[in-house]
Amino acid sequence: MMALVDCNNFYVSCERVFNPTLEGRPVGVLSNNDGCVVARSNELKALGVEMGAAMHLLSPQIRRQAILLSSNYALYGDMSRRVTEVLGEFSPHVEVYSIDESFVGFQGCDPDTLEQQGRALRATVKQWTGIPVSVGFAPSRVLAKVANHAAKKHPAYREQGVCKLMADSIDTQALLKQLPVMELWGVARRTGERLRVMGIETAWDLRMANPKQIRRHFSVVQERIVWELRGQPVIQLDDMSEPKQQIMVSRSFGRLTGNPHDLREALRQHAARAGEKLRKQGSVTSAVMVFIRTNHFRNDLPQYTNRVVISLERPTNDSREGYAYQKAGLMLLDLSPKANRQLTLGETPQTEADAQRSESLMATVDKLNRELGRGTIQMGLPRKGNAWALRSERRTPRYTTQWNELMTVVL
DNA sequence: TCTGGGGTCCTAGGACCC
DNA sequence: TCTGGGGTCCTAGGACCC
Repeated sequence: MMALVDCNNFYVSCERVFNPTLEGRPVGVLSNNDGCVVARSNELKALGVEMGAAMHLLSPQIRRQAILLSSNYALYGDMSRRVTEVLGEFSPHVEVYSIDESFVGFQGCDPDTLEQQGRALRATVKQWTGIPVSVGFAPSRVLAKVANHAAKKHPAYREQGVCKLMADSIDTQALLKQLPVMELWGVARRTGERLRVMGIETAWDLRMANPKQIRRHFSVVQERIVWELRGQPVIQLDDMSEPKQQIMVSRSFGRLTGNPHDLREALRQHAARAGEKLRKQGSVTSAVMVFIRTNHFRNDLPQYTNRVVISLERPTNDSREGYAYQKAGLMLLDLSPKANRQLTLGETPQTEADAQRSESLMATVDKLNRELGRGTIQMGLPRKGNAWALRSERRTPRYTTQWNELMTVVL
């Protein structure tokens, strides 16, 4: 058996830990540039605000009632780390799945004791971090997701915040029969629509479907969901300690811009951040993709989007004008471990001394930025009032990672 | 004025091989 | 009328996740 532990309304809960007056009120956390609502308190959900709702399309009434905060990723990342630490007290097997969810192994535990352990886990996380979580136990990941969902929403479980689903219990059957297939982990709109055409509407219908037939019509991914619904764990999670295969850094701009200086500055900033991520996982890259695009929501403006892949021997700069760009980013492709780095044919080998200097310079830059805050050392200084700087007008202090911001709260 | 960012896996189809 | 068969590798794009 395993548990899926999911933090309730995570970003909002983080904000509430440090500002308890937010309890019981409709609170939302916004995406970058204060663009969309990406986390909602139950009270905000009750007002009918959907996940991903565009901020500027919210009714004046909602905006008056709700407290909408810019996202504070330094805070959420740090709180996430603390929650994960507590989970480690309950099991040696913790797989971090996302910033607010982890699978926790309970292999070999007496199933009759699980609910009790779940309640203890919940209470401990709440006491040590202030974050409320829900716990779903099941023999497979897909069922654990269903159990977790029930622990949050279902009248029979939400009081406790814990739900256990055995593969063949009556409870499991009842729950799956109520659950629209599209609410399953791994089934979204496209697949859901095609399943409905085949007469498969609930999670129970999918569980009873013929796995081989599902594979023929869809893919091995969907087939695995059928086995998982039957309680057979067949989905493996990627080992989070494995290095990433691609690294992307991209941001929408604070305002639209066609100024080549803006584009260059933004890309330089993104490249620096991507390099940091790359070095952190000990990889090197041999190809960089750079992309820019206009705002596709603006039907009134000419649209343009393009990307160029640059092989690193011959880096080029490509800048165009005449469009109002909304977003730029870059992706490091074709990553490999630093240790295996191969010389390409015709490449002039770097001398040992040069390699050494470059290595220690980058290590120093990373260290300073890590310890003194991002942006302490930058490659080239951005101009004032640039169009690409993020808008973030309602961010709370970074309570757990910046002393100076904590002081402003105390005073 | 104004609509997020960062990933993964799988499949289909083309290029190429013998 | 009629143009092999079987394989690998790579890439683009779809679908999905939070």
